[in-house]
Amino acid sequence: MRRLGRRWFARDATEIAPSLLNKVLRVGPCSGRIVEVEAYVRDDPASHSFRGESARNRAMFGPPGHLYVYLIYGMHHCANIVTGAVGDGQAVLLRAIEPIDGIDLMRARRSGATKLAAGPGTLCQALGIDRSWDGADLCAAGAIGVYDDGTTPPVSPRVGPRVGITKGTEGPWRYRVP
DNA sequence: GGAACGATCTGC
DNA sequence: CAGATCGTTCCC
Repeated sequence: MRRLGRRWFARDATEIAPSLLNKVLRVGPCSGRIVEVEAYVRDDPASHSFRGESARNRAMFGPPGHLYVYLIYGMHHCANIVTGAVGDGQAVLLRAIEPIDGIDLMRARRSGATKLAAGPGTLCQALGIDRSWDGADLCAAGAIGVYDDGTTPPVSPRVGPRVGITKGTEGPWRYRVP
């Protein structure tokens, strides 16, 4: 399996998002196929990068191929992959994966829930991702990375509006495997 | 210094 | 459908 390199992520989030579908996300012993993502672009009122760089979102403005992890609603973490160029503030939110490896560990982390990684918060819980993973490099040799196992992205992904936000819901931002 | 709210999930 | 729960942001 080929690990996706820095250059692969150095494109606009709108282009990266559908291409990420069916790729394999690996975090330590756990892995899963990416089945739902959401793009956050430049000058995007719904994006954390919209009001400029801050201590929290610094990773978003760094080089592509790194993680941006934040805490939401005081209890859930969400993981994004930074895309584009340094300073863009673009990212793709990882919304759901289909577990492949480390399923027992994921189930334990999810306290026996049946849906292991069907939303952005549960995905992070299953994979053990929290703020300490913020800024992690997906392109360096290490525990975390995105791989191409030869499965192509769906020809006709389901495209939908964003959920959970009030601004910028219109547009082809959210993609998932049919 | 304080108030409001959020890229969510779960259980009732 | 409401509660959980806290970091970040913005406005005094």
